[in-house]
Amino acid sequence: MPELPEVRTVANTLKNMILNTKITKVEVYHNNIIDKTDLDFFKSELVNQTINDIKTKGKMIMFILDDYVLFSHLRMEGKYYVDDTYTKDKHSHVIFSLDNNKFLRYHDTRKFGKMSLYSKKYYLEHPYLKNIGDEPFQKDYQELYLQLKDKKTMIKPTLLDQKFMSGLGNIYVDEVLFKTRIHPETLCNQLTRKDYLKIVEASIEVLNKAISLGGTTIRSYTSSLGVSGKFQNELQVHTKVNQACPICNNKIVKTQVKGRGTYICLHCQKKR
DNA sequence: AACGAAACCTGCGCGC
DNA sequence: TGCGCGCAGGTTTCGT
Repeated sequence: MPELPEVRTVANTLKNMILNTKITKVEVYHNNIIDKTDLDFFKSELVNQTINDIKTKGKMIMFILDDYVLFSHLRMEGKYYVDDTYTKDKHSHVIFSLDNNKFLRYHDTRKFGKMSLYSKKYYLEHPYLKNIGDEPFQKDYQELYLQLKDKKTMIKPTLLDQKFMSGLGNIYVDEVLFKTRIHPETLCNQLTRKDYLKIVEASIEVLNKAISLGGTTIRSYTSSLGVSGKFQNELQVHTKVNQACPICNNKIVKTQVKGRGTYICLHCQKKR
């Protein structure tokens, strides 16, 4: 499911519902969601911890507790629900009982999501966080240029690699590359300093707009907590195969770039 | 260093 | 109706 706008939406919704509540019990129904080495530690240490804040970086959610930080990555299908009664179905894998008599439930059809509990004091050192680059809002385009100017990888997969810049996923990267008129298979070392400026600026614009609309809801995916995004109405190319390009009216093409479905206007986004 | 492919999982829509 | 296939908003790992 989620890229940066959806993750922010989930975190903000959860903040409104469970901030300052204390965890009274934890049930784990599918161990692989939790970092293997963490399981016993995870179950025992979470009890009596209060959720003081919920932060995000890129696609990572961080529940800031008293002594720990609970990292949660939703990967493709992870969702949170807040229930009034203890509810479990076949895809509910972790349930936190809270002291306001509500239940925070992690639901994940494909079981790709991950959680990890880490000491609050050193949480910035957690590998989950250390390998995430700045979000576009903080990213210095000159730094991005210096990081990528000699790379011979294609720009789309490189932007999907969260270690350079975080938050873009398969939907928004297509939108950003369309907006900047860059073909997704362009090699990083063919792009100019100005291209990287445009990429950062377009990322900020696209993500901000999506955040303001509560993210994107397409296909079977419905955001957690009944939140349904509205950015799908703003998409220019992603999902628009065979439809007219909003700029030049040529047909938008769907192809594969390093294994990911990719939507391009071949007229607006020329190979170099 | 960088690529593809596979892995982790389940469900959906499609063509036959 | 049933089956097989391809596909899915992510990331890691493994082999070449």
